Formats: sequence, C-alpha cells, structure tokens
Amino acid sequence: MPELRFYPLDIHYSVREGKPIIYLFGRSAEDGSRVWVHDHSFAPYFYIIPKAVPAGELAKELAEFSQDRAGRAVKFTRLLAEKKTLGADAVSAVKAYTEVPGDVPLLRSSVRGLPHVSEVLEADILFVKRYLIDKGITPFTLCSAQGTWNKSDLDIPVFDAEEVREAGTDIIPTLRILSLDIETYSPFGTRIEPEKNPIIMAALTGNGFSKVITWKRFKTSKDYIEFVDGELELLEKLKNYIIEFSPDILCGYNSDAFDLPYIKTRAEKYKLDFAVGLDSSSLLIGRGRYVTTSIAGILHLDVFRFIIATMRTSLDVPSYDLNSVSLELLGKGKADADLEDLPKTWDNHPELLEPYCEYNLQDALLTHELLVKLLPNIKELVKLVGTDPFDTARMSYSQLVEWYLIRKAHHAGILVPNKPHHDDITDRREHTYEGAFVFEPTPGLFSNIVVFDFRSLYPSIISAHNISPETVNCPCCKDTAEKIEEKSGESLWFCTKKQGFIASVIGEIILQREAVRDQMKKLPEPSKVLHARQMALKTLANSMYGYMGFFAARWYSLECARAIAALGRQYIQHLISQAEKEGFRVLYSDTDSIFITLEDKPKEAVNAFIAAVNKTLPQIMSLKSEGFYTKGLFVATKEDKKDMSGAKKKYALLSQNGKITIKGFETIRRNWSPIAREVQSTVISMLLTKNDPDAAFSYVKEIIARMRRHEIPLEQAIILTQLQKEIGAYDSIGPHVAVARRLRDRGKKVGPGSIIKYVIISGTEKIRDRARLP
DNA sequence: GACTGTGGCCGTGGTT
DNA sequence: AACCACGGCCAC
Repeated sequence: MPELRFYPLDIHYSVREGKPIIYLFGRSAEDGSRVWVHDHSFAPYFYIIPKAVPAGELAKELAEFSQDRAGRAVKFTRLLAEKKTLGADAVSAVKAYTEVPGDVPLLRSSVRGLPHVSEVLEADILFVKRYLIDKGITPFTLCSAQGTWNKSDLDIPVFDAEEVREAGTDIIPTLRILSLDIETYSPFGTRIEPEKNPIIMAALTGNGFSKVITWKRFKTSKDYIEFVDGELELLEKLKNYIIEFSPDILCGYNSDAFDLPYIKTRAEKYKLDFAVGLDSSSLLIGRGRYVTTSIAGILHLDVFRFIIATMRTSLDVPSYDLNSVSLELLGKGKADADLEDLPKTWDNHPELLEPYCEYNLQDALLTHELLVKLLPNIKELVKLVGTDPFDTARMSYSQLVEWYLIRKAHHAGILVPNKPHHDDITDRREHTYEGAFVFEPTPGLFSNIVVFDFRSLYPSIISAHNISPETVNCPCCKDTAEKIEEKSGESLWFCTKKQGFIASVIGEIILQREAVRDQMKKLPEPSKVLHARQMALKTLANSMYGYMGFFAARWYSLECARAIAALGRQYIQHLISQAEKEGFRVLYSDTDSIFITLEDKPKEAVNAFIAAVNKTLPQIMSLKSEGFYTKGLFVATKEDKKDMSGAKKKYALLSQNGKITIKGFETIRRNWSPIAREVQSTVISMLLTKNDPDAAFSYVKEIIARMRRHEIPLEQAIILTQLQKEIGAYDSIGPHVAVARRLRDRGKKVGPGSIIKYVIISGTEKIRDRARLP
C-alpha cells in the first residue's frame, strides 16, 4: 500500500455519506507539493460514568438506547468499558462511540438524565482536537499515512488514508507565507461599513512577490502597482493571486475581524465566489467570542490576534497597533501617509495616490516580517500544546494551559473535568483569596543593594508540595501531612502518597526547560528556536497557578490557588526573617524577591547566605541573585494624612554600569503627560546619580515656572487614557470618558480599546469639563 | 479590547 | 472638607 510522508498544516473535518472524515491539509515531505489527506479511521466518542451498576451493565443498557434526530435513529456505534482516573479515584467508565460528531451533543444530553448514569465527560472536546490528541499527531511535524491516491477534480491531489501517524520529530522546513492588507474607502476612525464603502487598494507580499492592486489610475514608476477597472476586478485579481501564490500561511494584521470579513462582504455584493480554499470553499467566518476567519487548506494567522493573546505581557508597547508593535519588534514603523485624507485624495486627487499604495504595501511587508519573527514562537507552542496552529495562535494563556493538560490527561488515563456551568462560574467569581506579601519600604536613598529572588516561585511550590486539585485535603494524609494554616482557621494539606497530576506536569515542564537551557548554553550562537521553546515552557509553567484560580478553568481549585499563595507568603516571610537574623537590613520585598543593603558587609556574605538558604529549600526550589545596585530609591505614598508610609511597588535602582531601573513610578505610566513623566524621571536620575536633592528641587521649580509662563509646548501636556469599556457602561464619568462621549457624538468610532487623548485647561470647574482635545 | 491570579498607587467623581 | 468607590495601569 502506498505511503505518503507529509507535514500537516491545517486540519478540518467533514461528514460524507454519514461518515466523518478528517481532512489534513499539508505539504508532501518528498517533493513539497500540496496534499490533502483524508482519514476515514476515526470516530467520535465520549465517556459515561455509571451509577450503582458496573460499566459493562451500563454499556448493555446504552446499546439499546436510541434518539430520533430529524427522522434518523441516533445510536451509539460502540460501547467499551475502560479503567480511567476521575479526580483521585479509579473508575470504570463507558467509552461511547457515535456515528458522527454531531451526534455527540444530542446523545450526551439525553443520556445524562438516565438512572444509571452519574456523569458524562469529554463530550465537549471537539472532534479535530480529539483526533490530534488520540493519534498523537502534532501539526507542522512529519507524519506518515498509508492509503491510496485518489482522483479529484480539484487542483490538489487527495490521499485516502487508512492510517495516519506521526513519523518523527522533523518540522516542516520552509513555509510559503503571503501577507495581505487592504485599504478601504472610509473616513479614518469612523465606524466600519463594509456594506457601503468599497475596497480601494489591496496589497499582497511574500517570497519576493509584491503587489498593490488599485482601481484609480495615476502616473507611477512603481512596478508593483497594478491598475484595474473597478472593485470587482480588484477582488478577482486578489483571489487569483492568492490561488497562484499557493501559500501555506496567509497572514494579516487584524485580518480575522477586518480584512478578510471585509473582502468576503464586498465579494458577496458582486456575487463573486471568493473561493481561495483548497476545496474551493470561500472564506469561512466563525463567530465565537471574537470573529475568526479561516480558509480550508490555508493556515490563516492574524498577527495582531497572536500578539494580543500571547505576547501582550512580554511586549512593552504604548499600543498594539501595527506601528508600535513593528517599532518594538522590528525597529521600524509604518510608512508615512495621512490616512485621514485618503477618501478625499481618492475622490479629488488620484494623481496623489502613490504614497498610499506605498503605505499599503509597507503594512503588508511589516506584517509579513512580524510573522516570520514570531513563527518560531507559534511553532513551539503548537509542538508543546499539540493543538492545531490556527487555534493555537489565537489561544489565551488559560486555553494553552488547558489544552496542554487535556493532552497530558489523555496519556495518563485521566478523565478531563467538564467546563463549569454558568452558575458555577458566577459562584466561583465571587470567591477571591489572599495573594502575595509585599513589604513596606522605608522611604529614602540607600546604597549597596543586593536583590535576589526565588526562581519560578509558584511553579516550584506546586511541584515541591504536590499541589493538584485531586491531592488537596486527601483523607489518607489527614493525620500525617504538614498543614497550611489559613487565617480563617481552616487548614490545607496535600497528599504525600500519590503524585498529583498538575504537580507532576509542572515538574516535567520545569525539567524540560532546564534541559533546553542547558542545550542553549552549549551552542556557539543563540538559537531562536530554543529560545522560543524555553519561553513556551516558561509561559506554561507560570500560567498554571493563575489557571487553577481562574473561574472558567476545568481544573479549577480555589484551595490550590490559596495554598500556593499562602506557601509563597510563608517562604518569602521566612526568608526575610532569616536575612534579618543574619544581620542584613531588608529594604523591600514583593512576592518572590528581596532587597537588602550590604552596609558594612562584603558581597560574598550575601552569596554565602543564598547558598545556605538553598540547602534548606526543597530540591526544585532555589534562590538566585538578581543583581547588585549602588543606589536605590524608595518614596513615601502621597497619602499623608497621619503617619508617613512607604510606597509599595515604586522604586528606582542604579546599577554599577550606570543603568537606572524604574518600577511603578508615574514616569512609566502611560496615562501621565510627557512633561510630568519627563520631570519625574529627571528628578529620579538626579537623586540617584548626583545625590543632589537641592538641584532636583530647583529643577522642578523651574519647570513649574515655565509651565505658568506657557513655555511648555501643548504636546507635552497631552494625557493618554484608554477606554476600557463601552462609554455607556461607566458609573463615574472621568475626563477621558467625557472626551470619548464628545468624540462619539462627532461620529468617531470610540469603544473599548480606544486611546483617548486630551489636555486639561486651567479653570475651576470639574476636571472633566476642562478636558479638551489637543 | 481579551477569559491566568492578587496587591497596590493615585487621580477623579460622587456623596455626605 | 472628608470619605469612599471607581477606574486605569502597573508589579509580580
């Protein structure tokens, strides 16, 4: 029987003649050609837990079970008794197969009420995800299929597989990436109206190919600009170029919610079938919480979505628009063109359109470059979590953690807990718990500071203390385990006899990451792939604690989250008292870090102290030195009613090489004006480097005087504040909401995410009434 | 924009 | 004027 070795990229399923078929779109490993593998060998199933009867008996009962669905008798096709683990218990479950995925929800809900059924599990794991987990197939990774080639009337050959399996760890070597960006005829910042406003330019770029299609002619020397006679022709050309290019990946910036749905709407207006899918299907718009757009056989990646979902916390940018993100990650920004004038130029001065085409292409180029840069991260996440690339690149941290756990649970024979119901979520949301400890610093300027912290405090606590939802307060260790005492008087403990699921998973992740880092050290030059791999592992480990405290988590455990935070407080507070006992002055501490002054002690004394403490810690936990600073500044809170108190989460450090680290101060908060931020950072720098409070004082007085004389330019006084919710949803109307209202009334599009710019003019009225557009 | 968590600062509006 | 809740954004 012929064998096909290939790399799967995009996975879907379809039902034909009443049978489900898994579609794996990918590239042949032999000649790099496109292939479409059909796998007929997989059937949907879920688990049913018996009540008061053995699994075998329940299986017999269920064999007779039938439900009517549009005239068809829906039945189980196969029922097997299986030994599984449910929470802390070994159970006998019925693995119940159905004909097609659509039967699962129907049978699940009708079986749930039966007298001998206690619980239904894993019925909400979608068919494609189930397939990848059960078959152990990882997208992008070499697979082998046994089957036969089949004729198809499409451009792509079909391989009917009887079996598909992963065939090693080889990753697809090259990917054809095409980047897309459109410009529409719509006044900038106003509501998007695809029904009304045409697409006037479309840019495509990738692998040396670049094209901007537009339908007004002007004189140009740019050979990438192609003129057509109208929007319909633009759409036709666009479609044909995509098909001809034959990309593995089509990318855009916000293309899930903007470019692709827009194209689809415009194409429909002309009754043009935008059939770019390899099975000749059009753009597929999915409407979940957020709009997603997929194309059969072409992996659509929205760079913006990936950045928002996965890179958000690690990316220090003022906004997530293409310009800011490109500047940060690529060191270059968008082309210069005033988009606000595009509609007017389009109507009245087509001869001036060339810069807009350049701008259009530049956006597509930047998006392409960003994707190339981020692809190692996406690939590593896909390899680690095992979900399909389309979903993986759109998943939040909690989803990545959850799907990773689901895959691990499958291999360990552990049944996946169901998602919480709406009522559970409401209930869970009401329960919060005490978090980390923060030390109140004494305000002042200090010298010779050593900062050290626990390496991955929470992940290492989870592993060291065997924390997992099913090991908490186990009856078997009630009398023997060490207890964590809560303020409420309750105590928590974790099983010492059986390893917990989450604890073991996180232990593995930590070890795996250490191995990758060791590997990196041995290489002569930095490896992007290994860096991305250890980042993915770190991200996963760090998210596990928050995940267990997250109301919508399948493996939710408030007890676990509480215990982790409580142990974290114990460890850091114990460390502080040990340091003080050792004669160090502790200046500050937040969660997992501690700042001490050396005073007359040598630096070696700290290293000796760290080494001594490390000997007393559980194996997987350790302290590491973060750095030495010649000066450090702590300040008082502004609230000065009674006693002066030291401000937490605000400090500045001066390192030996003169570098200043500032945390928490207004100077790094984006909702403060540039002038305020600049003055504060100058003052901090004067205090740290010159130790000259008087100079700082006169500098501030000078700035105030200049401000009063109106010598400070207006731009320096602009405040940026982000709208976090709908304008109508605010209980109190602050300055930025007041400005946003005015913008909305002028027809501008403002909503959650909009950055509102304003200045405050002098006067005595309410501040929001003195807020003006700059 | 976001559905990983809690702790914290500080300006502002709203209420008394 | 005093107090508190709201809201934004940061530290970890």
